[in-house]
Amino acid sequence: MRISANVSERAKEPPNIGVSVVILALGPSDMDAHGSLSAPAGADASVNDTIPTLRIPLVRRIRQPFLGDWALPGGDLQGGRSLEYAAEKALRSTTSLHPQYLEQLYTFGDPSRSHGGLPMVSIVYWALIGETEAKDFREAQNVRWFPVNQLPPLAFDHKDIIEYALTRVRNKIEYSDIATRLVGSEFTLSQLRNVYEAIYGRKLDAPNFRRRMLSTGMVEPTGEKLARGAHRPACLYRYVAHTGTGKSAKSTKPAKPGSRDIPTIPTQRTAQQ
Amino acid sequence: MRISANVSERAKEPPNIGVSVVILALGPSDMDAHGSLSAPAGADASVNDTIPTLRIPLVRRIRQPFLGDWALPGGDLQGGRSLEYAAEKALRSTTSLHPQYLEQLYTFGDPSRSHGGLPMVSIVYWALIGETEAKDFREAQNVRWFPVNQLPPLAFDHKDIIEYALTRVRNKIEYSDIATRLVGSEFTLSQLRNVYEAIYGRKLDAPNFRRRMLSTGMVEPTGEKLARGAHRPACLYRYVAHTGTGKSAKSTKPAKPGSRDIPTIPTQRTAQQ
DNA sequence: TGAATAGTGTCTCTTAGACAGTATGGC
DNA sequence: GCCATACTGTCTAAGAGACACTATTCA
Repeated sequence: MRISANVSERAKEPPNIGVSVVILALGPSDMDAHGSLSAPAGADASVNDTIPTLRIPLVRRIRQPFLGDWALPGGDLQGGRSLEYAAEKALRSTTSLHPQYLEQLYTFGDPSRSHGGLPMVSIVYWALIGETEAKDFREAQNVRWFPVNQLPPLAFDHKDIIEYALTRVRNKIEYSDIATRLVGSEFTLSQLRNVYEAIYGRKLDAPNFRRRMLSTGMVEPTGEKLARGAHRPACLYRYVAHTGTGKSAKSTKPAKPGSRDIPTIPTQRTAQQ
Repeated sequence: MRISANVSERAKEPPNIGVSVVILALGPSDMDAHGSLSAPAGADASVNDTIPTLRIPLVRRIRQPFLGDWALPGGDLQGGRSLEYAAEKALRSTTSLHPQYLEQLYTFGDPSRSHGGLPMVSIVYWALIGETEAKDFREAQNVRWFPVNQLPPLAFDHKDIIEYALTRVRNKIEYSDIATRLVGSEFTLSQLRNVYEAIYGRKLDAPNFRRRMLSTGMVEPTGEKLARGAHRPACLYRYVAHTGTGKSAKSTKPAKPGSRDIPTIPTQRTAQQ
């Protein structure tokens, strides 16, 4: 509980703390801007030359400042709870799906960013949600899913935040196994490539992609095949728990969602703690 | 101002916010663990096969928990002030030197980390201080400078935090120009290599280092030479403001210390801000 | 001349990417 | 047969690292 005598005194108090989430979900490319499928729901989603797109759920502001604009889902930080807990709670306000990955992005605390609202320090997380699970986006009154390349007017500095999150994901997919979180336990290399293409936003050369994936040793064939159309069926693969068997398996071991206070590269605090 | 009726109610309040700094300073390798020079102050610091070492100022805890252990410098976050301001203030509590670089590291907020103290969210920054300037470490009653490979017992999770900061620096030096902040405006490639060696903690191959630096186009000869001993003098170089002239100049443009709320890779909040 | 550092040349290995060509399924 | 996708082979260019060698200064 906080007591504010007047405006000038309020400025000296510590700011409030909020936690927000940039939720990145793999969605079929034929989904319209409101998150519903324009093609029949049962149709195979991976078609021809289309690239699956990344989608983000946003919440419409119902008060000033930025009334009517869209904002990242978020909430206050409760004492006695971890930051991840607050992030997952904010995530549940827009989707019932469990995140395949959750990582802290950055903490924003510049006084100028409140734009007339209460000063606020925002600890921002980003989350990944896989395509196979992303079928029941929760469309509520003031929640909508937008493709990352067709974002609406955004409140505060949230546009910058989203762009920063995309940069982080595109860098991180290079040296970590986050892509593995977005496919099922068994998958074809085309499916895996689609994940990369969605995150990069561009097509990749299939032969080179195959070679790169196999050379890491993080992936092994299951021996089974999957036929999905009028063409040669694809081999199925699964992920290998990287125990150092692979040739160049990197040592990055991202923390599981819900784990403690430990950053994903290697690790991290000060009354002064 | 915060009112705490009792312990069980206190747990539901939002935690306090602190800002801490991991200060990394380039120091001569012949400095003892207390920050004073064991060799004559005027002696040339770059000798033979020694590698300059990174040093960190720490503050001795004068209360429980972890009484007598060493901790990162830090302080509370004032409303109306930026996070960077708080970080620089904490930095000034241990050194009068200006940081050549300041960047947010991570925010730690797990309830378990308080170890009986008040719950605290710590926004941690890391700073770089160059060798030429690191001559007047401020040695106060409870402040000492330690080599990164000879750290004393540390309070809370500060050991993990420091290790994480070192990992970040070692990664970042690969694709950004932070090393340029630690040498003067004109420098020899040996001096620049010493910076890399201090951060990596190992020797580098001089010919290959030279080639790598020159191939980026971020460095150009001044035409002058610097003689410093019984051997061939070295050419002086300066940094080129990277305008895209260089061959493979990366697009990373780190924020200046004191700039706004913008992370160093590219960019980033929610009543929910 | 020798010690010490500055700087050049060259070789190998690895990786990413371009791209031609082959394999196998449904229609 | 045709098409579409899966998969293989091969070439090139760029980059990192090992390391032998030359250059230039002072003592």
